[in-house]
Amino acid sequence: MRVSSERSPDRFRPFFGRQERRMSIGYACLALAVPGTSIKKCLIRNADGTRLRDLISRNLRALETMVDYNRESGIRLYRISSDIIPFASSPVNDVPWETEYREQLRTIGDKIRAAGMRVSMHPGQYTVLNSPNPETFDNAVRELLYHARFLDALHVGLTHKIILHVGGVYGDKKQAAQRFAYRYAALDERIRGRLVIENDDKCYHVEDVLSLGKSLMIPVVFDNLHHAANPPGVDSTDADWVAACRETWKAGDGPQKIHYSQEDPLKRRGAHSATIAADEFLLYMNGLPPEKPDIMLEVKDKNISALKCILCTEDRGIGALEKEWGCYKYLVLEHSQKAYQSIRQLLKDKAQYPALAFYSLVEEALAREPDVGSAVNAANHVWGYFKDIATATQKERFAGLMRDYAVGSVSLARVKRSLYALAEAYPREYLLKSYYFV
DNA sequence: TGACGTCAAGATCCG
DNA sequence: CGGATCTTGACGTCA
Repeated sequence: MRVSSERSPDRFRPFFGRQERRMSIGYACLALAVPGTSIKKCLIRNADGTRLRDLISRNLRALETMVDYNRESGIRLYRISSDIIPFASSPVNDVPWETEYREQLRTIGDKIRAAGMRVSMHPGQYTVLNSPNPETFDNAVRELLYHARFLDALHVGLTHKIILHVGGVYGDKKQAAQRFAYRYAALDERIRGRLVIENDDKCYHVEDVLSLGKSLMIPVVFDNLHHAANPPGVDSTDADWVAACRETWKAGDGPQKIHYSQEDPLKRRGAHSATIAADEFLLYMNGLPPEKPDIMLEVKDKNISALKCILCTEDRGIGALEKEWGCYKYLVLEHSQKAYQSIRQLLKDKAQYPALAFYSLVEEALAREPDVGSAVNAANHVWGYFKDIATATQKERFAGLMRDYAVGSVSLARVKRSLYALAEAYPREYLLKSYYFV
């Protein structure tokens, strides 16, 4: 099979069929351009039983919708948001959610297992197990227990992990690491069965984490961007560190996992990029040992990049690319009419699977600022869905918005919000799923 | 004391 | 009044 023409060097070539195992690529917490998947929360002062129950049932429905979407899209790795049960580890939440939502949790877990999906959870940077502050430590334990209870309530096995950073240094890294060690040893078995540790960008580099992982038998997640920001003194390649981390994953832990992200060139050092650049991703992947780990992407465009990376490493046929094109087309049109035409040409040959070429064209188009002409053209294409069914008021309103946009008195975002509202009012599934509105 | 990171909730402004 | 835009929250560490 061919991915792209001769202009694609070997090192960018995907590795279809070269793996012993089908690796999984996934995204964290929220699915973009998937209606009904937003996770809601509230301020702690408003968190009474009624409000919390409302949020929990909403959020579980959203989670189920995301799991459905993942299954339909063939995304087999997914991180569940810690906000799914708001204030779960705080005394303000006394809702017995495990029993009240037992059936729903069970159903979601069944779907996850049936789809062969692997889920994880990742308490934030404020869950600090090795803190010298007893209250912080206590909070961390309750937070970890909540995560373990949630995954237990889904009835998913111990390959579905909880990812944690080691914590703070407090002026003495050795002592702080020891405190992590004995506190880990005392944790509830429900937590220890799932806990894995990750290198961070400030305190504990991959060598520190590996040393803890080895002595405590905790699997280690390698994060490439944290590693770039906080490398150990030892000079070694990412591939070697990934291989070293792999040794910490025992049979019952499931396949090794890593976190992968790219730096946003326009932002502060260490900031996650808007999207994953496909060629750079393939270059990185091809540098890793042949047996690939599961890869959790940390990137702004979430599921969109996950699908991109999956389709660039797994031949799912031209139909999968055509489906993606359906989501991208108006967004591409907005940025570049030339790229729009090129991609249409590219996808005409149904015998090919030009995944990398497709995404390269998309990335190239999206990297350029849309000019007013292209943006107007794209908006009019979308308006085409409504121009015959809209009311007189809606027609007037849209025409007015377009006039105002053309003279610069209204933002493009405003125009798009208005079009999205129409897609909701006259339900147009196809448009509601479009990346045009992301 | 504020930066760090994250994103929606909540608050306020505007026409 | 509704929509747009600005600010806060919730967490802990460290400079």
